[in-house]
Amino acid sequence: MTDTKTKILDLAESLTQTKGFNGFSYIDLANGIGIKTSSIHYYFKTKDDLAAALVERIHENHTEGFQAMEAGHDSADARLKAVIAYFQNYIADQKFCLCGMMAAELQSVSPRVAKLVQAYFRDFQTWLKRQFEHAGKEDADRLALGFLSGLEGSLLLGRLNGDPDVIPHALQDYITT
Amino acid sequence: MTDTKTKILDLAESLTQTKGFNGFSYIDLANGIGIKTSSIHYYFKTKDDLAAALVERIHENHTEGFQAMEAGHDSADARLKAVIAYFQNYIADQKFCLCGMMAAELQSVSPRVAKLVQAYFRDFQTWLKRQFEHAGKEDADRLALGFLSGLEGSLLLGRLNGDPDVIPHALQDYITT
DNA sequence: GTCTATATACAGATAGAC
DNA sequence: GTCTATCTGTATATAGAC
Repeated sequence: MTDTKTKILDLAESLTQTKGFNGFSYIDLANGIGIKTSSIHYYFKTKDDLAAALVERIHENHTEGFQAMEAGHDSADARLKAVIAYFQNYIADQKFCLCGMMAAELQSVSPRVAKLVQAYFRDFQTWLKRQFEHAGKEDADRLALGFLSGLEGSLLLGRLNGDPDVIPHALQDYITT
Repeated sequence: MTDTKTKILDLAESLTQTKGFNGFSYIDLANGIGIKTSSIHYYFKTKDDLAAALVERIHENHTEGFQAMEAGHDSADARLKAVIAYFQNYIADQKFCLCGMMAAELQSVSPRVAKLVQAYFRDFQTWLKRQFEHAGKEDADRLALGFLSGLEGSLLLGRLNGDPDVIPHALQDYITT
């Protein structure tokens, strides 16, 4: 049994990833869950509060996920491939990256949310850098940026064309084949 | 003297690139130009018509721009650098790629507009492929995808952090330094 | 914690005068 | 081609009952 707050976050996350944060309303959330909009305001006073909660939650979830990937895979190569596989699932669900979406709609989110999005990508890039360092690469920082950029862009293009293989294809130079 | 239709498209393009296509309304356009919303409906009966016109116009403009780059630069390397310089200007204006934005908000645009966005990226990638072929690369198709993905992703991240140099940094492997 | 009811504002869109 | 006026629906948000 999932509590209401989690149901709201789950649906809001999905809608943000598919239609954008400005592409849905509290009515969509309420109807989708089977509650009233006023109940959503009980948990998230404003839509900006909801945006902040979404970014913070996925930041935490991915931080845990990255730790699990480090525990589950010995090589940096295997970890990067696990990251790719994870985002390939987004394409099956026709979703874009939550923070990528917020970054795209940047001028329509509050400065507070913009900072949270920056923090998400900063930590993501730092984790990637550590993997490239672990693999003995000299230019780990640049490789991390190249991988992250290529991941976001190929996720955007792969989803547009309904093809999950676009991601590993675009990132081929960063992994062993 | 710019005509009204062009003014509408210019402002709508700018707003789409900064706030997303769902991040502005006909009122924003009307107030920004100094006309009434009903005048906008005269040129674009529905907002979806406006979306389609925006994608078609930038597709045409970029097609011309790519032709001009081929005429103005002999080497593929110089042309790719010109593309990078062009999108670096977006970051100065705090803008994302128009079609990248529509691709992000994919599930909130009509199938018609989605097809136009696909066509834009198809032609962009084809042009890039031709440059890599011109440079004698064997895997031109994959390089084109990698470049395009890295461009979209680094534009997203560079704008988020207000740093235009993120683009050439992320795409370093595709150009001579 | 969830509801009803409501406030206020705005959305996209249209009819018809000028 | 641009306007006034208006329609209908929706947006975010709040007050207060249960």
